[in-house]
Amino acid sequence: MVNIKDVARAAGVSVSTVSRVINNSASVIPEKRQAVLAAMDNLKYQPNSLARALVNSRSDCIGLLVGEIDSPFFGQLMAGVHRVVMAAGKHVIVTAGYHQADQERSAIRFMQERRCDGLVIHSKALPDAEIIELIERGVPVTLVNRLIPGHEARSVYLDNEFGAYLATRHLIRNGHQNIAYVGTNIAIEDGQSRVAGYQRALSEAGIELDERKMVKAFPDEEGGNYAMSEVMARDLGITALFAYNDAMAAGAVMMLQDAGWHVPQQVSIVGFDDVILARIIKPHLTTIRYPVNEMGALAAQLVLHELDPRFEINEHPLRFTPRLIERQSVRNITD
Amino acid sequence: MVNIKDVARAAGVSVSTVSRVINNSASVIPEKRQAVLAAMDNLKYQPNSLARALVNSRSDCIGLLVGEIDSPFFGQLMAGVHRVVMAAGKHVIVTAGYHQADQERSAIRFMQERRCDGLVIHSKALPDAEIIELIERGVPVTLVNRLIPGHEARSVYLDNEFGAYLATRHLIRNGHQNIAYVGTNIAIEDGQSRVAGYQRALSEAGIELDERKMVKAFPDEEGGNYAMSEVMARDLGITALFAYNDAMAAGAVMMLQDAGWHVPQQVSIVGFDDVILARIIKPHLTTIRYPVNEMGALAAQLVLHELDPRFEINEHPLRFTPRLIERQSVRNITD
DNA sequence: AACGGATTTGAAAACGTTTTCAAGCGCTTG
DNA sequence: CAAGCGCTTGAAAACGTTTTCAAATCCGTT
Repeated sequence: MVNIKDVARAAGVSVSTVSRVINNSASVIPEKRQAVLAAMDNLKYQPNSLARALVNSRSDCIGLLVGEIDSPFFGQLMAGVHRVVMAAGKHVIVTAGYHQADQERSAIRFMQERRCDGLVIHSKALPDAEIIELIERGVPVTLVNRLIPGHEARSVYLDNEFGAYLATRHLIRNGHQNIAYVGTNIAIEDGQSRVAGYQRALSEAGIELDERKMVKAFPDEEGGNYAMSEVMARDLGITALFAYNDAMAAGAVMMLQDAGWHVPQQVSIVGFDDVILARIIKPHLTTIRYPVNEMGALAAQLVLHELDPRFEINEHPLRFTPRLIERQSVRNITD
Repeated sequence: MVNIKDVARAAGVSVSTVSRVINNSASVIPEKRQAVLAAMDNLKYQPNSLARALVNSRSDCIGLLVGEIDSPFFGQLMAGVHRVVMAAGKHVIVTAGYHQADQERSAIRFMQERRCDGLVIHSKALPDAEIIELIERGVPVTLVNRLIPGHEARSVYLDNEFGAYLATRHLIRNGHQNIAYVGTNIAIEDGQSRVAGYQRALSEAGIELDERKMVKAFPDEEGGNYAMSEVMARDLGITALFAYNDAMAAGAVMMLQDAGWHVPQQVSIVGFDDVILARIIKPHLTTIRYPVNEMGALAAQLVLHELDPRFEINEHPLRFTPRLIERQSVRNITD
């Protein structure tokens, strides 16, 4: 590939001069500037950003770790981060951890070896200790959706407990007493928080908990389908369901409809996340809005700001509050 | 950050020796090797891959350009590429062009400046000439879903015309004569090919074309919704619809249902792509399967193979043939 | 005409690696 | 015991940039 020396030679100047016109870091007389510009154009010169990063010790890249690269949820997260990082004139390098500690670890290592200037991390599998070590090593990092004791200022997260509480309370207010929960079988804190919110709403309404009404499965459509069939097979007379996420809710809806049940006439359902799916499935899902795109954007702003305080941060609390989105999947049974 | 010199000093050896144990490129006596390993561990040394790439002139990165970073379609493409590149021990750098020439151009420039070893490109906005220039400059590149005259061996693509033909023929075989088409308003060849397939099936059946039955809009749910309402407003008595993609089909279904029509009892619909949505919407969409994950994987294999012939390529033609997936959105009206 | 300051320039060092080259060492072999 | 070989090692060059530093040039003043 053509390099800065080739350009210098072609333009009849020194490499320093070429560098100066590229970065316009110092004045160069118009005549030579033109010559350099022309040479760059002719030779189709493309600066080697690796070499540049090496000497500047700044790569202008932000690393992003997500769960999967193909999922509507992480799609939104990536889009949010991407948007603000690009606007700052920097670039994003995306990696995926697939919810496994070793893959998350190697993704983080990759981003560090690649000398990303900062990191936005969505990790559920890595132990706190490893993340703390990263922070203490001085790496500018923001966590999405994970609170690390002592490093709260680095976390952008959703109040999952409250979201689950909202969802369950909504069902209760619509007259439901017999409410199942289909949850994730991945051991992550969201899962626990959502169970907690579900239970708090029930307790508050004086409804006793019943372990048999809680089933866990992999958090996708298939898991929702399976978990729902499991719940229905137990024949507990449930009239409503709160699902860990929209995908599971969709699976549950499909299972019920295929078995001849009517949603929401016979079973009401509330999901979580408000991904595109919730607006497409019939009935449209009542769900909890998870503003993950905005959260990604804020996380990116935090990292950029740490890198250079001139990058501004939106005025917003680090803890996002979920909202209930009412659509068609809940019926008021007191009518 | 700690560098190779720090490690060398700590281990009491030269940098060359450290480099040798890192890459085990030459034998080092066990005693020193241990010392080096220990030093790397203590200091938490992370090799600077920028420096490494600079001297090796090989970054072990494959650049990927997609349309959007958050869409089920490109999600699958990314996943396919990611899978094979990771398996080859290399990494993917994802960029998005958002269907605009300038953004695609700057994404490609970014990947080149970052010295990606090879590129997988899904570009619709860039003119042929620019892509040809890239190829002729010797950049190992594979195109997804785009055929460039003279460089057919670099393209992994779907036979769009045939897919549209299949979809339309399926409707015709189910007794439909009055078939609308809602297409994309983005000027890309898929759009044209799918129109062509639609028209070929109609001609073959002796059905005359009617421009009024073809409406274009942005290729998402909203566009589908709008285009469908446009078609229905024209009151042409259509009994079936072929949509450019599943998202538009879903929008059309929603519009129809909201207006009190029944799908497929009154209007049959065929989509394109077979994204997750098609299995979720009610009725489940009859659609054309677009094996984009596999296509991404093959494209990645092609690039890797060009880089190093030891990476093998799956036995598969570069042209993928779409398949009809029958679900619930088409009714046979001859019954 | 000489001086001084500002502007423009190029040489060279630095960034953190890998790799080439030659040298040092300990053996074996004749 | 000298020669030669193989193994292990470190010094130094190279990769393509940016930046520091000092030199050169130019202009306006006195």
